[in-house]
Amino acid sequence: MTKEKIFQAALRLFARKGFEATSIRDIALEAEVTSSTLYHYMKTKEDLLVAIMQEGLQTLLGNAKEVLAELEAPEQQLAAFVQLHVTSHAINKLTALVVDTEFRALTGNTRVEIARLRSEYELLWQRILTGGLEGGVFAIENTKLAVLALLQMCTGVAHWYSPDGPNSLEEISLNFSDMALALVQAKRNGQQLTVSDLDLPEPARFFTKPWLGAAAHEHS
Amino acid sequence: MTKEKIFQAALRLFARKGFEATSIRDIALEAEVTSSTLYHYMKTKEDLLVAIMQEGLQTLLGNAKEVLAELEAPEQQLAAFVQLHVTSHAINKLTALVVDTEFRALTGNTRVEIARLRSEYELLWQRILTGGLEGGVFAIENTKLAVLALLQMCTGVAHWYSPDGPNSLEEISLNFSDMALALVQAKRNGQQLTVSDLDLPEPARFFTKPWLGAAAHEHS
DNA sequence: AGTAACCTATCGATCGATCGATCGACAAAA
DNA sequence: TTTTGTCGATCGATCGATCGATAGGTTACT
Repeated sequence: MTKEKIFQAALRLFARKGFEATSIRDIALEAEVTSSTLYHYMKTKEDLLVAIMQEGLQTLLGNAKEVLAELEAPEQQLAAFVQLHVTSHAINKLTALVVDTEFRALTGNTRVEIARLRSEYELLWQRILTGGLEGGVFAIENTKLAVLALLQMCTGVAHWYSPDGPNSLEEISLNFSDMALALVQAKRNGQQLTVSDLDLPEPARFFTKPWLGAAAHEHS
Repeated sequence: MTKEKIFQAALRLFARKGFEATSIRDIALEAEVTSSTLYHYMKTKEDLLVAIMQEGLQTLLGNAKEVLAELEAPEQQLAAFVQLHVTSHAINKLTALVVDTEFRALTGNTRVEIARLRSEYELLWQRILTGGLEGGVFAIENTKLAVLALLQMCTGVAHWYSPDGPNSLEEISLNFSDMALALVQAKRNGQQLTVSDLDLPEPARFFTKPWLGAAAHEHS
């Protein structure tokens, strides 16, 4: 479908060059239509950006809520959240980059709405850390700062991940889970927990829904 | 001086709206000159960006090397690096944001050169982690991934720090050092190390040189 | 000292190119 | 016959950059 093709083209270009540096004609060329045709499927260029960001954030948020519904222990929730976040940001690298980089290009209501989605997601992490802290499983001085640190470190994966890199996505995902558990000093019986102690369900269980239906095509 | 005014104006606008979204006339207006006058002090708009990024990265790199020259223990080096990075990115928030966000706007040789500076800095972190791993002080599975995680989490400070926020910069800086030490599981005698165990010199000792000479004026 | 030659900083006017967006035309599909 | 999709032509606005002009300061020569 043409509409899908346009969104894919926009996604690729926004991720590579940025929203402002991408012209309508760039997108049209990449999607193999004329710039007039674009306007049959959208109202403004910003609409494309909004659609990409909304889809990405809403899917991530939905998947995150599923994780919380399935797992109860804070250390399990944290490890699963890290795996979900890291894997999502690697598989949907382009969308993740756009979500992460182009917020400032938004204006008006959509800007507020996207910000709300973002902070809703952040709040879920906050709750996990608070839960682990109250349960005596985690040891952190400041949950807000810890959330910011964890989110930032996991989001960063989208900036350097490559399927051709030295580490497989599974390795990266597990490794990041371990680092997160170490960062919050997750302990049981005084022993530092690692992800292998937690017998989590298969990670694939969590993020069946790819962002924008674009997962497979988001190479570079 | 007019030249300084122009660079400050460009810095503010690049950080707020991004390089591509900032026009020559925007900069001229902010600097209170005409757009013609800009070209008496620079060759192209990209030159402004390059100057900002070079200054920022080179200062950070220089300060980092001073830290390494003063401290020997990997756990001290790591804590000091975190403090330097976090504090630099908070104080020079605008420059840090530009460095962090606008790399893709660079073209040609400068792109390569900035990438070299960046990876040189990254290598210093890599060495610290390797040193701590060989000395048995740190326990991490993959130093490359740990470097990426640490750098990303510390760089993120520039995105949310505000001098009016709930936490002072010193609190943030110390807290992040503790989180970093926890992430790499820095231990002495089987006991998890915190920054207060390390009797580091005053943090101010490290980063006397502000980026772009702009520290005090970079409030939003 | 006087003045001619040069340099520095700034400006208004303007260049061609490109920007996001709109229009009416036209063909295929429903 | 209406709807859907696509196009070429084109809109006014803005883009980064250049031009020659001008005013004020500095240097060099007489």
